[in-house]
Amino acid sequence: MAANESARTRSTRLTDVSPTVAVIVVIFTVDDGELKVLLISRSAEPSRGLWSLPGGILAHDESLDEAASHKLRDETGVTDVYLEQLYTFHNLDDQRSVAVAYFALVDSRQAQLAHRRTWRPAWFPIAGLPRLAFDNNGVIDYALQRLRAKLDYSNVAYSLLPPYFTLSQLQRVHEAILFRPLDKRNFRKRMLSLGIIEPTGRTATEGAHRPAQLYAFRERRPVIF
Amino acid sequence: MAANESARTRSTRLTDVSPTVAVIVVIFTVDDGELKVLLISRSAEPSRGLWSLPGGILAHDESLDEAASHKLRDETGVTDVYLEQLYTFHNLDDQRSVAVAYFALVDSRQAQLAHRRTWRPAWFPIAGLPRLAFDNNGVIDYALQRLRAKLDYSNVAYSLLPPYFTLSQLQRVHEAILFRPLDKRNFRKRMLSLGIIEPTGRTATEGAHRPAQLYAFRERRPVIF
DNA sequence: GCAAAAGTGTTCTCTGTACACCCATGT
DNA sequence: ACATGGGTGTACAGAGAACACTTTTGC
Repeated sequence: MAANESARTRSTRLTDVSPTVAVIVVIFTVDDGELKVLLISRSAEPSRGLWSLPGGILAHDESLDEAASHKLRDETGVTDVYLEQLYTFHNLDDQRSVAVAYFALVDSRQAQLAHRRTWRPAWFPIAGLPRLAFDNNGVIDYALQRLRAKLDYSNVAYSLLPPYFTLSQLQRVHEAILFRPLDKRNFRKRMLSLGIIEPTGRTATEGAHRPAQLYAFRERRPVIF
Repeated sequence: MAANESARTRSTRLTDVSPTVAVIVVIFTVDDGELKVLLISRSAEPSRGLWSLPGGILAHDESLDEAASHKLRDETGVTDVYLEQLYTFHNLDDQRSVAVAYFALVDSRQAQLAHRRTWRPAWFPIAGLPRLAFDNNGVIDYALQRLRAKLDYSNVAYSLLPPYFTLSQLQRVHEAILFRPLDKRNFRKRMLSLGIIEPTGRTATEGAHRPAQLYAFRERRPVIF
């Protein structure tokens, strides 16, 4: 789409250097009943020392989706998770840059956070985030809003859970994302009537109480309903 | 967000020229009971002679929103209309480029299409578009999907109508966007119960039939409900 | 008086929500 | 036996969808 007709309208001088294109990723997980986001401590200026979302310059041999996917793998080791483009921001860092934001959902049990010499990435509970570099707090808010909307009419939660899970686990994931308790009976009724999960016949014993049925998502890829 | 931490992970050689950043705009209107989109005939390669969405390279002194807004004004003369970022595409033109797509809603009665030496932009009914340059057909489909979703839980239609309008006009706009007839009584009940429009007390006589009440949107800016 | 669009209510179905008790297990 | 989380049904309210006739005007 580059030169879509307007080279004429708006002369493109060579001195008009193209802005830098960066890709940043809001990586969510639900761990210990809490919604958390992955942050890294900035080792470079600007905003050295502050926490920020992981991201990087778009390399010349990768697409936007690939760049987001690579960044996600670099930080958490996971692939094949829910990853969706969120929004494209401008001048987040007061430089000449365009930042394409993505959001991803990972099962914290599967994630192996990168080791780094100075700092490693770390999970931060969404409630009570520190002040972040650039406008990253705004980006996270926006991602959360989108996640909550999707939760209601898609199966995105598959990406936050292991292949087999109990309905209580699924409910805790929803509650952590929505920041409010849900009614057990209504929740189960809804999930089952949507037809996105199915009982596996297996059960899991996990304490001094009745074992739970294990369920699985019918599709471990995005489905909208 | 440019250098968000990854300058280390992925070395940024100077030979890694940044991709071009373009902005393209899907401009919708409802005219003559039909949903239409604004297309221009490409005067430049690639795809010279094909119809495509209006767009252009991001200038160094404008933000993404500004670029979209400028492009919209250049083609239609209108400002202060509904304009929302849609999605950022990659390699739409098989060049090294990133295209940030927007969609806009304009009242065709207000739009003054640009005059150009070779071709002028023109409105095309959504149903039965020609094959467009790049993947522009896909971009328009995506924009339409988003527009339909918004129509149901926002007041975006304000941007497709004059300040005073009848409920029948509003209904025709909805029907043109949704491609299906709506029930008059249910439509009116819903619009009024949402509280986004209000009667003005004025009426409009428009033919050999009973005059219609004129309504106005309470807010002529985006409101979600 | 006739053609044309404006305007107006009721019924039914479905979905979301509120709400409380018994069950199976480990200790 | 008791503590713990697993599992289940019903009643009510609100929203969306179907559906037909009267009103006001210009000609």
